[in-house]
Amino acid sequence: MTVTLADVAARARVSPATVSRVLNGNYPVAASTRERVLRAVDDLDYVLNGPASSLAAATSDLVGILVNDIADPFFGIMAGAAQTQIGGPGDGSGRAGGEKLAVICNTGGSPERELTYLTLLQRQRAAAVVLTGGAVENPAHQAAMSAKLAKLADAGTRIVFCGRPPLPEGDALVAALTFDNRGGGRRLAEHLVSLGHRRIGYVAGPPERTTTRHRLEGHREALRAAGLDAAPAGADRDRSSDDQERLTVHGPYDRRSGYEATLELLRRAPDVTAIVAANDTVALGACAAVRDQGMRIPQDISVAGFDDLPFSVDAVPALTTVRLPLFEAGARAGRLAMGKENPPPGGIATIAAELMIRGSTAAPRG
Amino acid sequence: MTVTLADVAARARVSPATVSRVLNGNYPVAASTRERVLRAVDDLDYVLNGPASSLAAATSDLVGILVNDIADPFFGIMAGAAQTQIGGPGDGSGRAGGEKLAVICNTGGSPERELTYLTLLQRQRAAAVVLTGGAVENPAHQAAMSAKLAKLADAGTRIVFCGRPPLPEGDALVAALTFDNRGGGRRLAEHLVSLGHRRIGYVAGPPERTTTRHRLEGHREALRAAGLDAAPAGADRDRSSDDQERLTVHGPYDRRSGYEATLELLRRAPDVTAIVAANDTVALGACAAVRDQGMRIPQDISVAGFDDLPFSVDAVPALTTVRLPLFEAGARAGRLAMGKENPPPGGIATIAAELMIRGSTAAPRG
DNA sequence: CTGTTAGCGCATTCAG
DNA sequence: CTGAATGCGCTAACAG
Repeated sequence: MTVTLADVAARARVSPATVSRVLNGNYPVAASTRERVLRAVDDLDYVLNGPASSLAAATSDLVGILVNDIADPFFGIMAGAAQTQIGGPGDGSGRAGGEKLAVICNTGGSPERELTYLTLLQRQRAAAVVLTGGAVENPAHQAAMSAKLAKLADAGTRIVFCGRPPLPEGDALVAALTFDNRGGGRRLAEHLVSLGHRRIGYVAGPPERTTTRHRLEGHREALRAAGLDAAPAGADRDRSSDDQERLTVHGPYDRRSGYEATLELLRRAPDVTAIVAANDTVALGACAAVRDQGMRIPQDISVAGFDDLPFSVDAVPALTTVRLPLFEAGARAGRLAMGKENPPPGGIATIAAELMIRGSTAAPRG
Repeated sequence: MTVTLADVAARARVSPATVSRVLNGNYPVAASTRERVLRAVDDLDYVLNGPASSLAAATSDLVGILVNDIADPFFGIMAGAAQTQIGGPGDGSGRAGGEKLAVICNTGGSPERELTYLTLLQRQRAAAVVLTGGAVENPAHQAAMSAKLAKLADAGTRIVFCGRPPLPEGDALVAALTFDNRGGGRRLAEHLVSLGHRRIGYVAGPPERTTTRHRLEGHREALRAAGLDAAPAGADRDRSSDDQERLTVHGPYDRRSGYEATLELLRRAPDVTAIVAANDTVALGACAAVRDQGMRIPQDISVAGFDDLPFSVDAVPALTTVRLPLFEAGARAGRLAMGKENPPPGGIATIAAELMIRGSTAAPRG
């Protein structure tokens, strides 16, 4: 029923080994034989048996790209970019030559599913794995991840991080591209401070994510530098950080959370003049909440996001945010995974985050 | 170096066959032996060799989900939803039991890459393939797709369409879930007509896509029903359809295209009072162009989209659009691919599209 | 440059 | 319920 390499060999009047050689192309074969073999392949409509091939070669052409939430363009853009570098251009025949199969795996942000996917990819003897986006900072999970990644690396799988800080004991990986979330958060806060804002609300992401923590740390760093973490005169240091806590609400990275967290924030601290959101999607929800409370952006309250997703420039007013070069980073991660590009010195590269000042932020009233 | 089934068998003091049986769980094994085997698996940190397993069983646990553009939430939402039904919940240990590996493949809308991915999945002896979104209506490509899908189906791969019309000769597939794009387009146009619009511009998607065609057909159907395809008095029928052509600009499904096509439309027909976009992303670009021309939405010109992506409700004014239940459709496609749900009668189900009237459309001026 | 020879690790007969 | 034997389809040494 199903045609095998041996069938092709028979028809081309060569040995199976020769067919294998022309198919894999990494071995000298006479042009005329190659020609004959390829014709036989086409005649018979032969398709390589991947599992058999992987078994014999002890490696597969699968490359996994793990994302936290594929419905979020933040991940979609990075993953799509990575695939462009991995999938190969195709030869237009749909015949599929030495292409890798770049596949996206959606963990939904769940640590268990992240590990499960890694195990599944390990099973398949994946050629490489790209992990994108923030990591969960749970010690047990981090340990499990380190162990799993070490095992993958042992088995020859290339590991690349994209938009994720390297693990503490993570020397198994080829390279880590990390975004300067802290610096971006800092510059965004500095921008608001320089406009004259003194009470700034922060709608943060889930507490255990590195992305959340780094952005928030940058934010607070800037406030501290501006002397804004000081509580009202006479209060002690604890009060001061309590105050910052009161100005921060955590939630998932989605629009709805941005909406609800903003309402909560406005209830807790009606005197805030600006709201910084964990990312652009959350910022959109924040904008909606602000408007539903009858306030105008930016006249009554400024709002800012993070990431600079494509829709952010089209918000009204256009969203002030921090641009992350998601496509470029994803593409680079893809190239690193393929070994097409040399890892950065030390294996770690920090990718700059650029402040984009637009209409949604302005000086506070009065 | 790498631990195999035989190693586990040795440690558990059973035969390899028995280990295989407990791992696959589809065969009676004594509880005590099972216990022993599982412990050995954990002790040795054994991970099944996927290729070997697939080779022997002649089927793999790979499920492919093809999308046109993963950076677009339209696809991200469907693909993510499908994965939730396929990936299995995981057992929390990251050990990975009988889970399928649901993977997303990004074709970038290219017919060649679509075929290449199918070939790659065919190589892997994928258990199922889900094809999402509009298809390219090129006869050669359609024929190639039919042939390829037939071969996949022959090899036991389940084929499911999601948001894509069945192929002409496509009886290889398990099921097709198709969106009522035509009906949605019709109702949207009817809505505008009922508001009093007579000159409606249309920013369409790429010409060869089924989605583009169906939405546009619905749109024109409604106009025709309202007698609006008639050219100005005295003109003949040809002039009439020429006029509709003049009110239509094609382009890719992205924001930038929406922006540029709208400028072009406004140049061609400055008297349009409403613009319908191929989808919400395009609509966002259209809105930006309209504003940059100094016009207000909806006072000076109405704008509408399609899909009702999450950000659409947050546009200002909120976008009138047609809602497609992307998550539900994706999830259902996932279940069909897994054989967890029975196919609809005839294998084809049409999914309703709901008109969402919001602030971006209103009666024309005067 | 090409053919021959062995497995790769597992699922599945078939016996017991 | 369990073990022994066979082969899935291909690649990778080795020889020529």
